[in-house]
Amino acid sequence: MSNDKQIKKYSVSGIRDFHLDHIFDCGQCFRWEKEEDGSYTGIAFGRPVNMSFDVETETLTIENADEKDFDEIWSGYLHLDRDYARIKDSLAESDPIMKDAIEYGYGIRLLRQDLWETIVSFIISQNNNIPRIKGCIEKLSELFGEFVGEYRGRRWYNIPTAEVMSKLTEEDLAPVRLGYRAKYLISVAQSVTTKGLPADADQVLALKGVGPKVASCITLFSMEMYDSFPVDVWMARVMNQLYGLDEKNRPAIEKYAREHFGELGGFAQQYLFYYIRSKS
DNA sequence: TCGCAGGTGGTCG
DNA sequence: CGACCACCTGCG
Repeated sequence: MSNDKQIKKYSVSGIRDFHLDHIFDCGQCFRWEKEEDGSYTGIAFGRPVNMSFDVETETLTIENADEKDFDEIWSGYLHLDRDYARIKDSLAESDPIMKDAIEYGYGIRLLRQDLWETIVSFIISQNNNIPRIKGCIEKLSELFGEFVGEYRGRRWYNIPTAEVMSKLTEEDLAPVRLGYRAKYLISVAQSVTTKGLPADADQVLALKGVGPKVASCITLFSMEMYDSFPVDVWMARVMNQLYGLDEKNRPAIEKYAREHFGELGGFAQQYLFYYIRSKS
């Protein structure tokens, strides 16, 4: 006797320019974990799922999702409606460095993530390391987020809403171990509750605890501003090593990105980031 | 022990 | 303005 309910799944074939490792390990998201079989389990938009990809048949299978979920959530989340072959051709043309980076992370997709979740995640990410960022996000969700169900033997929670977080105190958040970022989150939650979510880049940058780097991540990962080019320590390093730019001069790096990558800057950033992170 | 990790805000000069 | 520098926390 098994009490397992039949878990739904949905598959789509013919997906090119796609690789789960590239997507989930290029620094854009924090709620996905790799399984021993190479698949990834995680949550987005309140849905915990498992994604696997068969390279031979170019088939993506999403467990715990049906066709409706795929059309309404996952296709957009995985940016499957965008032609990445064209993006890559355009970036690689006349840039041999970018050509190498793209060959390395050929399956990257810029996830279209939830705006509030992205704001929270990247405020937590500042001056922090990835394991701890992930831990903070999970703890925050467990303690204050909505329970959305059990899946694969785990209880899953959403990131708490702005309304819930706006009423928390730093003391409430102490168990999450956010450090000095806790007061930023409370401030931002209060701002969002009273004034609504930011609608443009300037409003994002005006949030407490959001500087140029975090703002660029937010506009790139959740506001579809694909010319955003977040410059963190890794990007500064790679732009120095590969393009000979001054590592200390962030504005010069941003200027170079605008001039050379233009409206595709965000994609370029992801290819370069994955390239340098994987090689170091 | 102490520097560091996918930065930012505050304070000087 | 541009250049520091403190800052929560946990790990090596």
